[in-house]
Amino acid sequence: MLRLSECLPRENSRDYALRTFKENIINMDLPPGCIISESDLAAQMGLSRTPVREALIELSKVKIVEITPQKFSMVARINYDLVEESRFLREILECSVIELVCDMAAPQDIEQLEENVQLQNLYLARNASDQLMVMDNNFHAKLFDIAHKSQIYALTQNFSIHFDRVRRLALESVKDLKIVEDHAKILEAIRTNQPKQAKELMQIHLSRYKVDAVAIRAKYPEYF
Amino acid sequence: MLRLSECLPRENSRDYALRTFKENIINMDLPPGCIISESDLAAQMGLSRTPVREALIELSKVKIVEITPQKFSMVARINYDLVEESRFLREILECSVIELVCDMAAPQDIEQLEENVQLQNLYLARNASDQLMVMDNNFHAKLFDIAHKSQIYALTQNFSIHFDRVRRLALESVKDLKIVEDHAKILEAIRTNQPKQAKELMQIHLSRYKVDAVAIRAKYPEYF
DNA sequence: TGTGGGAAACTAGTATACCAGTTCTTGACA
DNA sequence: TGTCAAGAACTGGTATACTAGTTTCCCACA
Repeated sequence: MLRLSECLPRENSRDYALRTFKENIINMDLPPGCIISESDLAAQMGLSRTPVREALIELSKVKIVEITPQKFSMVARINYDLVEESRFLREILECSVIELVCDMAAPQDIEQLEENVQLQNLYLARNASDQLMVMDNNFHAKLFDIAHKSQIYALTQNFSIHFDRVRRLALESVKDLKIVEDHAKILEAIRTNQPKQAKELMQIHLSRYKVDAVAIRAKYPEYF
Repeated sequence: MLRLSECLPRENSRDYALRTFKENIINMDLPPGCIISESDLAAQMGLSRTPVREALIELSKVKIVEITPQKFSMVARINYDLVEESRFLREILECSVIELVCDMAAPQDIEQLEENVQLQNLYLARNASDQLMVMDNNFHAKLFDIAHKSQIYALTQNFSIHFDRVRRLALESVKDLKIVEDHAKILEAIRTNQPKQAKELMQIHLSRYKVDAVAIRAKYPEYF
């Protein structure tokens, strides 16, 4: 059963469906291997098949949804090759982008990043993990933005679901404290214009999310 | 007016439409700034709006097509920021992948690459530029394949249209001879397992496609 | 009881109808 | 002649209808 949220203002049905499916796939309400049908999802969301179908097609392009014509559609099982591709893509992109950022960041960009990190500290103190995660994503999106690579960031968002949902299953959750510290250090490297340092810090930062594939597979064999 | 080809066997209408639009956009039959309408394109292709619409949505995700609801849709004008993002993405991906390839290539992979390069030499001798281009794309796709990064390759294909169509406008055409030589050298670096060398060669190879933005803009101002 | 066939109930793909918003034209009126 | 309003003709977004292919199940028949 789908976990629904409200359709946002100025959000069309297709984007609403897409957002809903992504959320439900990452939080495992639509678990790996789950059989889905356009008409069933449409009914659950109170939409017609058209926007639902368009959303599923988009997810099938990154192999998060597998559509077998005239037979069935399925939320893709976890495929470690794709998880690794997803992780690889993020690593090389973020590490390239952070170097650019050191050269390209304007004072007001740095201000915005500072604001972001301060909010992260606030949410960390409040134990507001969800809000912290939003600011985390925000931080990385802002880096792509500064480097004028927003479209590349957008391009990778669906594909990253492969990695995101595995991270969510990880038994050892990454400590929020470490994440925020990382961001602060990265920001400091940007401020002092040390691209090599920033890149190294980013690599360390991203490696924190490494997951124990064997353990996850042992615990959730039906997801593979 | 659309330049049409046949619908391939086992290709559905949506993929047929998508392939057709991509071809027509790259070869400028659908030039930058061209106003398009779902129903018009559907009529030209002998399809209904549905598969045409699904294809246009996919192209709009990478900003090759701009859809303004209730108003009009347009083939995006050339945007150098996006061209640069497209070039940047290709460069960092190819350069990362080629390093992996040096470690991961199996003997039969190298055989296939050799076969490919031999065919390239054949088509070069025959002045068969179209076929050469196919083998060129094939060569790079194979590299991603060897590195187990096929999905990343697929992910970037639509986005690369930004770069591809500008390359097609470039006044100085890249010499086929150089391209084939580059491929041969890269293959040699792979065979002898020299990742650094391979990466450098790849960078040189990709830099050949650099385009003179100012000259193109001067010649085709209506495309910007 | 076991087997084969056919209808029914599903699937996704495609076509069409309808809706809502925008633009442009046209014609009546000042 | 200029202006403005009504409506026609478009746009893309959504809903629905229909098509073709697959699976399931059940019943007739051996």
